[in-house]
Amino acid sequence: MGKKQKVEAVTPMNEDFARWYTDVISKTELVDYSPVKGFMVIRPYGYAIWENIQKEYDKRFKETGHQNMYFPLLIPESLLKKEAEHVEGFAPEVAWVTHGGGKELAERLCIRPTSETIICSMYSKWLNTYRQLPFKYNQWCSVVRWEKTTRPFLRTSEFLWQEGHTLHETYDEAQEETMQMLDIYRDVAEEYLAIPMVVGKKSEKEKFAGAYSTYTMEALMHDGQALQSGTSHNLGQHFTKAFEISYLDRENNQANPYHTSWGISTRLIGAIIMVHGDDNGLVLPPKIAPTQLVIIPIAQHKEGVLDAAYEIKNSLKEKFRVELDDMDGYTPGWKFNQWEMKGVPIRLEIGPRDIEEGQCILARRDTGEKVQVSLEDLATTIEKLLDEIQDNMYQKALNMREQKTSIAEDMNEFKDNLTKNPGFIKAMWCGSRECEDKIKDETGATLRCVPFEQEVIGDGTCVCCREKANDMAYFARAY
RNA sequence: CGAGGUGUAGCGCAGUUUGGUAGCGCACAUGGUUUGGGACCAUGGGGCCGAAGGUUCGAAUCCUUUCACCUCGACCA
Repeated sequence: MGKKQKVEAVTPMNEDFARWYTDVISKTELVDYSPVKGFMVIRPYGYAIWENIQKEYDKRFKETGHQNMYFPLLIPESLLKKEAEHVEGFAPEVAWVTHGGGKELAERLCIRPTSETIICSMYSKWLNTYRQLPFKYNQWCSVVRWEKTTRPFLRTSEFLWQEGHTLHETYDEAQEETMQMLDIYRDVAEEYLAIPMVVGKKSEKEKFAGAYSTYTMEALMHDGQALQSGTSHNLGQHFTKAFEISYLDRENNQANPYHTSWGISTRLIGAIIMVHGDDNGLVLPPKIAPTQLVIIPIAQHKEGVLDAAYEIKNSLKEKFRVELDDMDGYTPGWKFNQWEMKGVPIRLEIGPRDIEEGQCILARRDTGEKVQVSLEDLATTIEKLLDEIQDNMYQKALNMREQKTSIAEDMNEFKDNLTKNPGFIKAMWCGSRECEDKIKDETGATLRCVPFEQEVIGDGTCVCCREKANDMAYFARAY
């Protein structure tokens, strides 16, 4: 018995993408707005998606030797200030606790915008010898960054995420860790979330405050805007020096370890919505959909229908995440729309006619296609179909991205592409901050990353200044 | 933080100009008829009109202050 729900149409994407997005997230009950601006309530359906994402990433972290920990929410101001670039980067968006127990505090405490500082201060206590290295820890928590413009999942003042923090003996080891984690991010995003990612390195301008270098995976949304979906930082020794993390190395000298951090957040849910969704609502990849299959009985008051539906549910529930919608007083059509909006990959219809024929109807959410299938070997059929849907969704998303990715050899072409076919623009870049800024000023597009997979566009000169360029970069307007 | 907009039932709105004690649609509850792509009939419950002050015999409506949310810009996972 589910509870009754609102039935309303979703604003078509082409009409108003922003409104489509808010319609979808509220009508499918993923989130609701809270009394405090920029803070959202993640409702059970949304949280279930997060749990499925979490589960897979957490598994991969553990497989690669990381352990989970938990560090405190509050960080003393003095700690936050220890790494200069870091404070500067985060200061504008930090929330402060100034009172406790009715009294003003001697030192104000910041609500973590990220935990490098508190973690490093603890690491400095714990690390003594190279024998203890590497440190490979992770925490699942929420962080607070006071944002001016907020949108559920995409930019909220508090968000759920995961932050890994590791220490290593050498730069190379830290670099290897940084790349390994980025690779895990990309792998799960592509295989589970069915979202193709562009991976590469951030520019100096866009990198994390206090990082030596930042790597990112970037996805492209339906409206042609890019979404930074996960970052992995090689922090070098910036923090370990500032926090005086040192140990006796193999030569019996005091040394500072090399440091990495990496994170993905509930923003990934925003990516799923905006990459796969359509005018009927959500389309969820089978591997992370809270419900993979919903059974809708037709004419459920008729004898035998509900029994048959329950029998099917029981036979499938071990293998799949199955729901049976046996709510009274709603027509099948209403339920079809409702579950489509929620993005459930497969709908199974079972009615009196099917029961007579020993069959049922399967309808897939990604294509809308309906097929009659025999009740025998139903589990096998469904398993195959779910795989097919997962693959098809990735392929569709990849096609969408490719269709929205163009190249530009000069600024006119750049601007033209951005207007006519908003999306990723691949262009040569000389590496200078001036050109990066100029491109942003003139077009609104930011440098998303310098991808690992390089190619030469046109004559190999910078799209902006026409000097010789060594790098090809992806540009886009971004969330 | 700049510019604009909106706050009246869970949601969407009317009522505000011209003050007279709150209404519509959907949703919700009950009963009945329905059920293969958003069914229908009947009955019913639900609102100190964002908040605080003021004007007035009387305020959703007029005045002042304040808070929140949305959209667009500048800044950001």
